[in-house]
Amino acid sequence: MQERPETYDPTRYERPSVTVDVVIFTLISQELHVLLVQRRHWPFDGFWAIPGGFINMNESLRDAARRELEEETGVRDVYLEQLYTFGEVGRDPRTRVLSVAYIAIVRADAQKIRASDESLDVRWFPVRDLPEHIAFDHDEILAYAISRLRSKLEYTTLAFQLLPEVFSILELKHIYEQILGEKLDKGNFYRKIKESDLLEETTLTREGRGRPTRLWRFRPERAGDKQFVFRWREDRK
Amino acid sequence: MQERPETYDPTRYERPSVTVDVVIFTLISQELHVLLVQRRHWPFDGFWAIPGGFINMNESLRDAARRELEEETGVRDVYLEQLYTFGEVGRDPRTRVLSVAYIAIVRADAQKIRASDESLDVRWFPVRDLPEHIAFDHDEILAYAISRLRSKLEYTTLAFQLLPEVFSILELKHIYEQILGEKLDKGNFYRKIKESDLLEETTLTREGRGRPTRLWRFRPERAGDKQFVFRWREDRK
DNA sequence: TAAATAGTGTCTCTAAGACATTATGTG
DNA sequence: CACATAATGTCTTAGAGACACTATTTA
Repeated sequence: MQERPETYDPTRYERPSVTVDVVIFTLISQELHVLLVQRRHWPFDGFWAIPGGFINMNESLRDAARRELEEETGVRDVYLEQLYTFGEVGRDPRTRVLSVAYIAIVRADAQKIRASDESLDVRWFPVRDLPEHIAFDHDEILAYAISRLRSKLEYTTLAFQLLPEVFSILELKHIYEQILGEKLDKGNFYRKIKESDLLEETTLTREGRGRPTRLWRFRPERAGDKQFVFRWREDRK
Repeated sequence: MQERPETYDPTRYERPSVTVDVVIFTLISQELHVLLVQRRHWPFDGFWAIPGGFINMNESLRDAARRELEEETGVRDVYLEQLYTFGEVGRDPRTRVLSVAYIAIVRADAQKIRASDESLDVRWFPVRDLPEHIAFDHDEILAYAISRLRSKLEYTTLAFQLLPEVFSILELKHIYEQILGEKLDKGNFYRKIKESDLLEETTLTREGRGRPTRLWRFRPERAGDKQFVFRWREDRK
């Protein structure tokens, strides 16, 4: 690795530990949830924490996030996006630890979650009812992740990650409402989503109590480079 | 530091090195520039690079960014914002190095830049005419920083960082044009900025060849929590 | 036919963009 | 006065939001 060791001494600087932590969201019975693990060891044993762990030297940050998520919770094949790097000095009592935080979003029904032997339990928590005490500065990370998720929703196609292969337009609307935390107008939603040309109609329908619903498929390739797909901000202050 | 050393072994994991790198922007003769330093040592000796360096164990990331910027370039008292953390495995030939990148923005005339003994030179480069070969993956970091700066401009009051205490509305418009890389309509700009209520009129004027200009002062406290102050996107594709 | 849910139509109003016009200084 | 630059006014249009209406199923 070192081609000219005479000029560089890798031990000259003390190094911090680095973890990746993944805030993973899903929708369960129409409500936004995050996945937390209950720690088995010191520090913060017994506390709930964002899943994550130390990086290896031979993997990228994103790979590390993916690996830790799978190891600690069983969750796999997710969309991952870097959120922020937290590096205050006293945030971990063990030693100096930086945390590179990621956001992920999955369909809960497509995942089997399980605890690893590093943790006592793994559980989905509604974001409106998180545990009182959370390990490290993970409450701060969570708050930041939630606010980022909301704003991301407005100019990306993130919400589709939460939907199955085919879905109705009103289901999609429901997801927006849950994450944004506000009601949206049905007519305006239909208009916008149709204009966006992101959906492809299928021949399928689903029967319910009233008129059956047409089902649609998401066509990510049609999003192309056009940003700001959605901007549902009906008179928000 | 370790309260229960029996359960935690800090040497269990190998640790990466961590640097902070700061992409610092300014406007010089109406054009957007970034500050680069020319490296004195291996690796990439002689190449231009984003200023930065290894973090100390007892300082936060933001403090480290501030310190490195001052040490390497003499630039101080800047607005700093975290950009992204770069962590691909082979990005530094010495060893595994993560870079936590920051963006800063300053008025060039308020800064005295100077090289440290770690570097051969320090210089402002126009973003439209950067050096051909840049150290590490710093070209990627630069590209990302520029794109982030542009989008930030639309919903923050970042641009005011580049202005002196008092300034004219057309000067402000000019900054927007330079950073966004497009012409803006004068009338619409006046309308928007007046509506925003971010400026306070002074009694000052400045004489030029034509009608003298009124000068204004930025009132950051009026921005309050309202986001999306600007959205100058006159028919951009 | 009533209830339930899906889906469409349309009016209003704001704000963006284009562009014309007026204002106020200098030589 | 002509010229230069600053500042304001106004017309058009697209799109957001509100909300009323129609459609299609089951009980």
